[in-house]
Amino acid sequence: MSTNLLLEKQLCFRLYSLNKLMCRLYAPVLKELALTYPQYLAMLVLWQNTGGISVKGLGNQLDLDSGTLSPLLKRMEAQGLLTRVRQSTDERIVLIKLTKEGMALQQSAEHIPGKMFAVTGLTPEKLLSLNEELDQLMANIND
Amino acid sequence: MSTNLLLEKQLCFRLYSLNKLMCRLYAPVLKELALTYPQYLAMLVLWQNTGGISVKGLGNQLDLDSGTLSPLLKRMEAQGLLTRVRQSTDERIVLIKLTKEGMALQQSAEHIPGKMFAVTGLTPEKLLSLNEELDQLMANIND
DNA sequence: CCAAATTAAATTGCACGCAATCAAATGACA
DNA sequence: TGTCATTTGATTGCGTGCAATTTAATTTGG
Repeated sequence: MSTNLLLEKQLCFRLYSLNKLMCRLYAPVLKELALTYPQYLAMLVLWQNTGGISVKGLGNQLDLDSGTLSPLLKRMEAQGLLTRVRQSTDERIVLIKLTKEGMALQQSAEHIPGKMFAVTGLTPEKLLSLNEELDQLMANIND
Repeated sequence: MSTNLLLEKQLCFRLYSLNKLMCRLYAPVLKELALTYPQYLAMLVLWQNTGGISVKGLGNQLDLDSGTLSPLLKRMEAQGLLTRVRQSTDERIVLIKLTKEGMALQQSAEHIPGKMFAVTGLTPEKLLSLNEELDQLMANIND
């Protein structure tokens, strides 16, 4: 009789469900930008790295490896959002750089954070404290 | 200059990262049971429904549709964990029922929640309050 | 009673995640 | 300098998620 093996008690299931819920919440908004959810997260990093960033560097920030990023970036390159160029100083490294179109897309995304925040029904303070709690949890696990 | 389009500010990215972190945390433990993470979640539901449950019912609890569940359940059936039988009273419904082996696996899973809780580094009270906050967030969004 | 709407599963197609492996380039060091 | 280890990215294979479509069974409304 294990009262601990109940779905409703699992923190992991809440994170699993909430993540999916977020994806579905973002999907229609991101569709207007022709972006998927992981592609949007990648764009957030790229908009902050106008000088370009390596696949490795991008993976470090997103916590993704090349097995995920290589095909994802190839699709985004095909859409004209970015370029992938081998560095001459170190041929192992592929530098990811946004195109004009990729840069321009940032303006179309400006409204997204505010819109999504509204849907959460949280106060700014509650959002901050929840973010901190989740950061703390992540830090605990990563020890 | 949009200070809101920063990866570090996004609640959605924390949920995305934490969910992946959880999956990777469970993976080695679940490997001993030859289960994937979603399969484990399905087993949690099935262990609580010894009389069987429809694909639809399972999907309601896990928030998954038949597009995901049909192949997942087929793989679990192939592993001998469960059976899939059409109901005679309503031929549209497929009843999922654990086999003896599927039921027996629960004993091998008993230790998992405790082990995972330890890794979170949370107090029991903190876990409860975090669960409640996440439930509240989910409820807010689903209005 | 019968046609139309609804419901339950399955199937198809596509995009992740990630483990495992591979190839190429660079770095370290005897 | 030459060999070995490390680093970077790509590729392969498999298991999800999910939208869209299909099929079969049941329910509903006239």
